[in-house]
Amino acid sequence: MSETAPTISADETLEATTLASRTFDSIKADIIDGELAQGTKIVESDLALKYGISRGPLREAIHRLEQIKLIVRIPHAGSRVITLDTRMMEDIYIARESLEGMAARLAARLMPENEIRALSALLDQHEAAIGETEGKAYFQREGDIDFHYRIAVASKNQWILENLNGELYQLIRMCRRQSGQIPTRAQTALDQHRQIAAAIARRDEELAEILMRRHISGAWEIVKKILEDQHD
Amino acid sequence: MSETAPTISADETLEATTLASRTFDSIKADIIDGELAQGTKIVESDLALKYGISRGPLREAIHRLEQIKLIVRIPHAGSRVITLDTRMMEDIYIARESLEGMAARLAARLMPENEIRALSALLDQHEAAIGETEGKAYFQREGDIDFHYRIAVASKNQWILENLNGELYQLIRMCRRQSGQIPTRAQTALDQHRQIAAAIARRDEELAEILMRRHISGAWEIVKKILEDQHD
DNA sequence: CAGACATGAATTGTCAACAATGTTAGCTAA
DNA sequence: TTAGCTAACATTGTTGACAATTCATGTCTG
Repeated sequence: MSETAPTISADETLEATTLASRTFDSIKADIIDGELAQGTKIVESDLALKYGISRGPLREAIHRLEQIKLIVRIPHAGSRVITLDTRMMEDIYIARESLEGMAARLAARLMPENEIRALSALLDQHEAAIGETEGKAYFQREGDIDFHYRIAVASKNQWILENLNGELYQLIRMCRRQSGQIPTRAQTALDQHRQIAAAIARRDEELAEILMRRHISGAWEIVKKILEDQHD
Repeated sequence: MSETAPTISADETLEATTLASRTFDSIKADIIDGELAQGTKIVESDLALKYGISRGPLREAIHRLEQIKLIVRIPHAGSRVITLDTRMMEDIYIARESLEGMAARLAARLMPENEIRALSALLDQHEAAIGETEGKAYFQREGDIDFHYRIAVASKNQWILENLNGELYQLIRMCRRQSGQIPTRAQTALDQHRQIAAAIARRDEELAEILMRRHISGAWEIVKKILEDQHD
């Protein structure tokens, strides 16, 4: 088992050295977990009390959340937790498709051989995990994240990496949460991951990009369908 | 002359209602114009004095600049103006290539006929401007921005639009500034713009994306060459 | 009864003082 | 002379009070 990858992180500064930073992480988690429901009005003094800090650092946390687009803010009027409608979710998935497609292309060009082997090993693990009981759904999701994370890293493009692991990653998590998750897709996703990994191993940039884009737009189609069913 | 497009803006809130917001705009401009040189150490109290405000709002402005990646900040240690090396610039251009390629694809799918005609008219203007004296270089740059801006808008993708006009746009401006600008590319760029517009008019998504990506990666190649010559 | 205006309460924006942290220069000792 | 420690300084992080703005309520007028 290759325990190289630190699961996710990159901005989940565990040992956050500043109050604002810690609070930012807390609120972010609360929003993504649905603790703070979408559309909730945010009152600075209330939240400051709740998190046991003063308004200064809390304000900084809110501003950062605004930049990550988890919160919308209107000057002098206050801020609310974002509300994800279908339209917004489509925008996010399309942006991710574009960026992660490019990441796959770059990975095919730049990923070192040993990392490619590690990627392949990771997929073997997933294969095994799927064989076992369905209860491993949680692990599978972690695995999916791991796969995409490694490719983003392999792109060696700082801007793309930061955006995928920062803003877009959080939003995608909210999208998934809202659609209640997809269990049946495990095998399909793994197959697609395999094909992408193969294209990268073959150094076929064009194919790696195309396959990644299909993979993500396919994921969106499913999420979209679930959402449509919910609303009928 | 179609005066529909407000040149740039989108986040250049002219009538910024808050001190922090205005200061944010000011500092941003100062950094891009080179008023605050790259790598400059930023001392909160000094800047607060310089801009005639207290540290509170200034701090907010700095945080926002950090999110836009115009400033790097180390907790408890202070912040500096970003320093763009070739590597970082390449990352930025590649990200832009990816996102704006996707925007062109979406524009080919979604742009209304009348906007397509307006786009064509805009290019006619540029044609005329190029015929005149070279002094119109400034206008040409504005025109280039206009063209790309309209396509980003036509993508109707909020996430892509915000990123292109926010973070990426500022950084690209700094890159261009650093390389001292390219005068000879005017006609080439216009030709490419024409081809892209034609692909969009034909609703050829695939081609629109490919041409836009070539257009941007071509721009990067030139900037890159200039930078390499500078350092030898 | 409807709509506009004024008033006050609630909330955000700004400020200046205080606490905590990082940095640097000078001193001591090996 | 230099490595390591110490203490003073500079700078950032945090706080609570104050000012400005918005929003809601209720009253008054047509």
